[in-house]
Amino acid sequence: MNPVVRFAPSPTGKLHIGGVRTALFNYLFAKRHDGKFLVRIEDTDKERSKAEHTAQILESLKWLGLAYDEEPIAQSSRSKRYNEVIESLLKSGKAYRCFATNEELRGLRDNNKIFLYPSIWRDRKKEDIDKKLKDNTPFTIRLRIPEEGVVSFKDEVYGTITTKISELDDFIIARSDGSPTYNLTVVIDDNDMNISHVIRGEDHISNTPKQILIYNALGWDLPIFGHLPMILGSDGKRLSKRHGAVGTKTFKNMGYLPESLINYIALLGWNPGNNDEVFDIDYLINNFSIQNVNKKAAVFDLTKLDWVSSHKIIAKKSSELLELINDFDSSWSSNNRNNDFLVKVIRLIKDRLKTLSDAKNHSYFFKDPTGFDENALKKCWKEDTGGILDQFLSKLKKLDEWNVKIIDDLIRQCVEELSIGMGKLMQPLRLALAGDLIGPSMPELMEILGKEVCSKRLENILEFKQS
RNA sequence: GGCCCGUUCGUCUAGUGGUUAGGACUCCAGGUUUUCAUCCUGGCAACAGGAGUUCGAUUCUCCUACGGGCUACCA
Repeated sequence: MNPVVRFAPSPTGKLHIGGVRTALFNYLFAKRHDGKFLVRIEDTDKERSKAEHTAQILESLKWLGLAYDEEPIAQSSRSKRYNEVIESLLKSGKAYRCFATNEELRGLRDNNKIFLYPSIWRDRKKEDIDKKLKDNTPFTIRLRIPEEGVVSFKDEVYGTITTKISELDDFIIARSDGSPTYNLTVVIDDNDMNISHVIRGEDHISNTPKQILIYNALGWDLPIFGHLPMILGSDGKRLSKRHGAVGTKTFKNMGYLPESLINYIALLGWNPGNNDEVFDIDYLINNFSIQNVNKKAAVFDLTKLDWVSSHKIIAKKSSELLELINDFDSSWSSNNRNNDFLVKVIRLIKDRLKTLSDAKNHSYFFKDPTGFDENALKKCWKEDTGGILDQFLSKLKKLDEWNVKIIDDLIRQCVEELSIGMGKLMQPLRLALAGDLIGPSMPELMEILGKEVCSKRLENILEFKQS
């Protein structure tokens, strides 16, 4: 049977890295086994759930390329079904009404160190219950769990996990306003959506026994469970706003490609069983195995993301990369729209980019340098530099052909004639043309800039040094 | 307080009852380059601690420590 899995975020915030990983692994599992990948919006917390977050989450999934196979389902649309189930549980005696107040229970916890619900209303006389009902006393509904025994399940990642029922209590499945709680809705929806494999964060391991008890009370078949280890911030704490980049959108805005993020996140808690580290989504689909997921929480490391990112960028065709960069930041080229020119530029700067946003650091292709850094000048501008550049400039002006070879020859010829080292010419030349001492190959840069621009910029720096 | 889960270089990880404990990122050194980046070569760097089982434990068991999770009328 083909598996059905789901990603079930609660729309109480942006899609964060942990969510991306859960979504990704569900997606990969589904694709690997020709199954279905579904999305369910868990918006039963009316206060904290926001439509804008739902929109944002779906948009992020789209950006990442994690396409779901059916329209997402929102839990807010399923109250009727939840009520039915609650009713039936009540009728069969698998659940019961509890009239204990919040304060009462909190008192028990704080004062008497009673952490499990002491079954106050579990076996009350009918008269007591009827009286409360008649008085319209608010009540919650609790699951009547077995008296003893254990709940045990085989987790695809963590192995067999066994919990004594004595560690559990008759937990609440419906609040006093009648709304169902998380553990109930998850079970109902996973059942109704025919979810075969529940793959979710490790923070749900402790919920699983409770959910199994609900499955049992309802007489439903259990899905297979697989829990994924957490992703932590660099301080080893759970990922949060404090760590800066948590929302998927932030990574997009920083200029990371979706495939970079996917590639990097796949490596967190999983590996293909060989030394491959840079791969695409198809490779992931073909090699993914939930058995290869490890149990240890992983720390999110931006440095390695950068490394993956630069690999992905270098692997792109220049024309394709140009489109991506234009989409990312149309102003990077100072509104230069000459496509042939821009592709050449990209080719030169490609392996210097960690992210799409780095492209804007190469504005010298489009604008004359606006100033010269003190330190850079001090470093490369010597007594004789003005003269050298002057000579170079006049030779350059006499050229009637303009290409890498010619320019390269000119440079070589010039240093030879003057009996100087390459750097004596190259460094100030670079400073004049690019405003910096680092950058792409000089002849290639010059070819792209063109003879006029190069002459002008050389004149500029000579003038600047004169004044 | 209770219960559950985890612990291999700084980080991501591989691995085995006997290995020089492997790879990747970062960092450092060297090479290539006019420079930077890329690329190549080399280097630094780890089995949380203690008992037990064993001829032998990083590997198996237990304990401790540390980290995380759950213990909500959050999800």
